Amino acid sequence: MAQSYPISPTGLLVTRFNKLAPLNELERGVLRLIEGKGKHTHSPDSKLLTEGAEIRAPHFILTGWAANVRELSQGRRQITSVLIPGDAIGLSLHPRPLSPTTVMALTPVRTVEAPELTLAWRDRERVPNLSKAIDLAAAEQEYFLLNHIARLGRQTAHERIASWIVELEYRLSSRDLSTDGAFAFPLTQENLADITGLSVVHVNRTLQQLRRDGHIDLSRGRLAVLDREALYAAGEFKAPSLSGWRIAPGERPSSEAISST
Amino acid sequence: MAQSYPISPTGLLVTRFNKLAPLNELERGVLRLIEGKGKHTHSPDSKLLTEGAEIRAPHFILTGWAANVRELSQGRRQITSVLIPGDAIGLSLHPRPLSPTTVMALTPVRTVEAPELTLAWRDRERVPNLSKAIDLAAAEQEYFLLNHIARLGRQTAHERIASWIVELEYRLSSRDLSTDGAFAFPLTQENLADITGLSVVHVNRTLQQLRRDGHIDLSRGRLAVLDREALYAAGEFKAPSLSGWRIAPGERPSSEAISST
DNA sequence: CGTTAGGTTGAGCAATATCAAATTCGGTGG
DNA sequence: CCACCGAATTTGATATTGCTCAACCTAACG
Repeated sequence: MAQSYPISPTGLLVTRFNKLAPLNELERGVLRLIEGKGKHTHSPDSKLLTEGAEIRAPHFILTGWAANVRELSQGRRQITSVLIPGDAIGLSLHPRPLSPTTVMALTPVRTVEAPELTLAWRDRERVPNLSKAIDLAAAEQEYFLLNHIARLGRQTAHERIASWIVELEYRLSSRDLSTDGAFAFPLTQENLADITGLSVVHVNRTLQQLRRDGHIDLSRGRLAVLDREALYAAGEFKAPSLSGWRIAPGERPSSEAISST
Repeated sequence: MAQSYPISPTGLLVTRFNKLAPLNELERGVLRLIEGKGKHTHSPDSKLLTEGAEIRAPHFILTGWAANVRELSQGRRQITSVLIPGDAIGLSLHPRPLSPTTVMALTPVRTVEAPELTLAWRDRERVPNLSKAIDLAAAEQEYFLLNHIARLGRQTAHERIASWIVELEYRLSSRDLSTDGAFAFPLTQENLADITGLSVVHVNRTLQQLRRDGHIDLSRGRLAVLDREALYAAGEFKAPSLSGWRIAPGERPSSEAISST
């Protein structure tokens, strides 16, 4: 029953970071090394990291979903971002010992330690494309954080859910975890409520609306984006403009970058 | 009429960063140098930076307030964070050419360029305490961003405004721009609405409530926190736990750090 | 099969938005 | 000093979104 989620043959991390910046063989090696490392498992609702606690080493999620969480009084909680396979936990490029947030597993989660990333960071010259890819990942993350603020502050229930879903699909597909807009979706409606700042009941009704409109199909733990156009429009989602990031002006792909193996 | 805001004699940047990590004389020199640089002025509503545009050099705000803004359809806008004197604009520790957000002046704003910060960054050994201070500033900023998400997602109008005000006062006092909880407050209620995700009318009514309760005094461009305890409780505000950050474990204050001049 | 977590439905309600009309305030020119 | 102007604030009335509570349903699982 402890069935593992599919991992693309190339390796999750290579897949993800290579898309951000084409990696050379050394860099791929580093990532493969990390993926082979000692793995940790976490059960749902367990904390991978506690706000204010010291961060030991950065981790990557290999399988399962987690979330950055803020807890308020009266059982209120807000998920500030959802972490999916390929996302880093406690990766502070600037050495920052204390976690600014609590990280909680939403499903069973498998992680690997990646202390060499801190090193890779110090040693940009050695792994230039990897460093860059990490930069871009961090930039992308910040962009999504700002998206989330706008979502919670100024969008309606319908818009919030629409924009969050397409953002999620966007992120999953960049890791080859979504095919044709459909993917495994392990969250409960209560999770969704904590993400979107809505009540569970209202999430339920809004989802039904989206289904009735033929925009999504959500059942048996799978979510399919049926009308991407409509959802992008409804949620006013704009993909982060990475184009400019990928090829920084006046900079050519470093070392012997490989486009495809 | 173009009256400038008060600047502490020591210099805004020194004041601010020295509190985060005690600076040595060289580091103070760097900051003083920056403050003496060619200044830029921006009128209210003008953009200091546009989302997706290339960032040339990092800037610091010396006087005036600005905001990171996301614009949606139908004139909706969400302020993701308010920038006050001493805050950096476009400071990407990780070299990231494109701005993830639009920055807009809320009042007349004066800024200085600070290209040497990027250098200071590369060269951590030379200005260790300054580097650390910048780390902490970035960490603090991220913390406040997460605060804001929780605020918008799970707090009531009353709580949102309370927690935002105390957070603001906390930030201002770390720059010596607040005395006894009172400070110059140049924002309109419409700005406040775009910050808190509320309508202007509701902001107005909530402010009146806070006044009636004797928690704040807001008039003639000054805001006074009358009952900090009550506001902290109402907004569930917790100061970022910098204690652990300031003295990283196994690390002693570098070089000839100066506690006070 | 009984239990349980998650999902769905309905009814009533509270918080907040919207709209429209004052009113106040900080200038500014006469 | 006064009259005026536009921006900002305030007020009242009404509309709407989304919340709460409470029940019921369903599927998975031991």
